[in-house]
Amino acid sequence: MLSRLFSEVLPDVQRLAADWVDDTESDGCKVKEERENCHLGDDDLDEPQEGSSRAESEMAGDDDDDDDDDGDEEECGDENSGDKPKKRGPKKRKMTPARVERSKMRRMKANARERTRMHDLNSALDNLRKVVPCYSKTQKLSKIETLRLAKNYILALGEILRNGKRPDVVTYVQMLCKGLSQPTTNLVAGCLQLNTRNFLTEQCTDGARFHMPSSPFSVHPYSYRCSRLSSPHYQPGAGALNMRAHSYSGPGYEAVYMPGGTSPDYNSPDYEGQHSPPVCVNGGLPGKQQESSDTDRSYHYSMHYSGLTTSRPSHSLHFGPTGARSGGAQSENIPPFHDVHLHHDRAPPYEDLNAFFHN
DNA sequence: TAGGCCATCTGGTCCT
DNA sequence: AGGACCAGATGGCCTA
Repeated sequence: MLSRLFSEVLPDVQRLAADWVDDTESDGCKVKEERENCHLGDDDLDEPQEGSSRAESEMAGDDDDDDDDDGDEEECGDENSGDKPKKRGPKKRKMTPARVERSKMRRMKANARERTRMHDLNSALDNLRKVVPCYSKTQKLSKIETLRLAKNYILALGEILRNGKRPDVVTYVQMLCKGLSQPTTNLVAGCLQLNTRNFLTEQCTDGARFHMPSSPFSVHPYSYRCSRLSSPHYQPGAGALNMRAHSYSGPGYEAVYMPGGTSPDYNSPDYEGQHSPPVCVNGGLPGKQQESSDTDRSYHYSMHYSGLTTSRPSHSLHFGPTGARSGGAQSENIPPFHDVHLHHDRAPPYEDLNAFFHN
């Protein structure tokens, strides 16, 4: 990307430099030209009195060359013609062709800077996405949702530190999902093995208490739709049934994971958040989402459940109506998270927190 | 087709 | 003067 930026900016810079040379050279000429053109002043002296229309037309940059030359020497014309009071305030400078060109170059440079700035901003946002509780490389949270989730995450962690005790996951997810859109809420809830309906409406009335995984990852036992998460029409989490239905209805679903599994060097300038690929339990992403790399896929299918390595768990595992595995029935019966291993070889920065939940 | 999200351009403002 | 930052406008892409 940098090379692309350079290739974009460099010609502009080169042109600007050339233009600057031209300007400095032509400035000398301008003095001469202006002196030569000052005699036009008699005709032009009255024009500024007509108000700002002249300035506007000047800004439009469609002046003839003779006007440009005259206007460029505004001070010359104004002060030399002297006796008539001119309009006050900042004087609009006429746009000579050189000035127009310079202005264009400035604009192009500013555009390039702005692009770079926005790219940096997006890069930082990507890094943020990697450290908030839910991360998918193939289906990113929108910018606004990322910021909201990050804010909630910080507040939730602060709350945990302040209280010195672990909250139940329902409370935790509630904190995380405050103000988030429904799709993002579903995503976070899915990350935490939580039935969204319970979480949103029943407040865990069945008394179920979920525990944060001791594993750095909380792997969604069912796959999760990964179409446009923020789509207003997307409502996969109207309940576990809905999520389950999605998980079996075709391609385009993926699991998401709690960040973790790495122990990055935060002091390293190279640290870009989690480098761990997303945990996707399917590889069949529609459209360009299918272009996930082989590296990604190697993670997609790598889950260990109590010693059982399951490939495409959404197909090989069966869940009950509440999202719990059939046979195991309720979500409490989901295998202990410490039995869930992912093929990540780095310890998470959150392991202390997770251990905290596990204790 | 509507709506959401995004990248980019652009002009304005503030600061150095 | 120039750079950083910001917000509005615009058009493209994608999904339902």
